[in-house]
Amino acid sequence: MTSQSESCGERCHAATKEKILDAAEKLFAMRGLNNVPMRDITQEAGVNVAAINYHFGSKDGLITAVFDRRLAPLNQARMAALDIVEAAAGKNSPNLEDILGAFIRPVVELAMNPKLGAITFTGLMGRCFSEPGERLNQIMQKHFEKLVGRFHAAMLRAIPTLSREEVFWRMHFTNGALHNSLLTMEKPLPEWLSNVVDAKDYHLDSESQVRRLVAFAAAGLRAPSTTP
Amino acid sequence: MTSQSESCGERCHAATKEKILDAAEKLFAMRGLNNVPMRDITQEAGVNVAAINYHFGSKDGLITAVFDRRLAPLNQARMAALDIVEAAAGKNSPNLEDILGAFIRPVVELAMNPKLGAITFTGLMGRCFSEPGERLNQIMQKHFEKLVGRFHAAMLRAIPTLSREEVFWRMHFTNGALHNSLLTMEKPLPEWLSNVVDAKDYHLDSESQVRRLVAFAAAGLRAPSTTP
DNA sequence: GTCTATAACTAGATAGAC
DNA sequence: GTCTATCTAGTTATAGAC
Repeated sequence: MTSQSESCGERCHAATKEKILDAAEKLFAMRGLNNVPMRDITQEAGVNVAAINYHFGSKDGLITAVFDRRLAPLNQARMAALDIVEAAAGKNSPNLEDILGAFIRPVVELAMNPKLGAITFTGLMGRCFSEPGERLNQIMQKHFEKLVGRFHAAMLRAIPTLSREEVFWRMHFTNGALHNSLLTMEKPLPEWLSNVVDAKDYHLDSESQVRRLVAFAAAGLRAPSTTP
Repeated sequence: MTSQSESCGERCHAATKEKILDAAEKLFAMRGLNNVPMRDITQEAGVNVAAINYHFGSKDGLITAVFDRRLAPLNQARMAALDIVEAAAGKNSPNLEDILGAFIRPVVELAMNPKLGAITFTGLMGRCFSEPGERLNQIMQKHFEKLVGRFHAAMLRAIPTLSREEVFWRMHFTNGALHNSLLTMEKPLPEWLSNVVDAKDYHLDSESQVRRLVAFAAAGLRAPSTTP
């Protein structure tokens, strides 16, 4: 089985970049960004060490590319989903649950979609908010500034009794709940949790997870104001 | 100003261990566990490189010691707080808010207490749930197994309409909200959030933060069941 | 575009004087 | 207990043949 005999005639070399991105995403998600030598990535991808520097300039360039590849379409999908629920609501504010669904569902579905080669995007996404460093800060700014602005405005309108900062903090809590889930849902049940939850309840299908998260966050967001 | 002239007569050397722990905690919290060379720690502590291996055996030993120093008293305080609210409730279940307060307040107060030299424990605590690796897994098991069991049981009793796994997931969401807050509250407001929240609202006193978190989590936990 | 070989550097750990 | 000097291994990045 030759490797370039599938569908591309002469130059199938673009596949190298994708193979590197896939391998890097998987390893970054499992082990964090700083515990993955480039050699492990190229070995996993079946390409040469020098290929990373050739295609991405540096390990930093690769990291940026890995996040960009997922975050750009993901956040477009979230904003498109918000467009839809806002259009459906006409002049009124959409339901809080619908807004939260637009925020949460695309992430969970992407994270759990093995077709995309992104089973492990769960860990990557969670890592985005937990690993330090200026590098990720810039990536976050590029991808999240507009998104956060739009969803903050939508939620503020949906719960007009809350102040701007209260909506901000509750969005922040929601995001923490979401990404803490992502970080752990790909891993096996830790043994020290086995007294509290069954293994069968630890890994859910994506729609159940979305339902749980939306119900929790909606109730939390609707809680009475604590700054009267 | 000689360094051993404060209160100890002849052998003041125990201070070295503490200085290393303080420096390591600070740097680990700021930059994560894997981005901190031992040389940076010893420089920050004003001691020699070899001191870490002498006192802790290895960098791994130091990491374990750093977490143990905070997690042991912290989780004892949380369980003691739970003891108190359970005793006050007598035969009845305590309020959900009181249970959540016992879970959340000791963390936030420790994280924000500069007296302990632990301003940066915020980041350390959040990192505990986000950095991968078997090392932290063992630390977590040691410190969290009993705690999670007790609080899970208390919450299950406080909201008897929910199933065990539903309580587990909502505890998980609550923990995500808590630790995502810890991870960010020590940092300056990222510029890409400045359109959404004022700097003055981004850093709260600990009691305001506890109040916000408890209100959010209590409402989320009380949401109607999603698995009927 | 891909590879081998290696440069240039940094990491954690240790030996042995003091 | 503390220090200097050093060892060994592992890292990113690059030079240059193919």
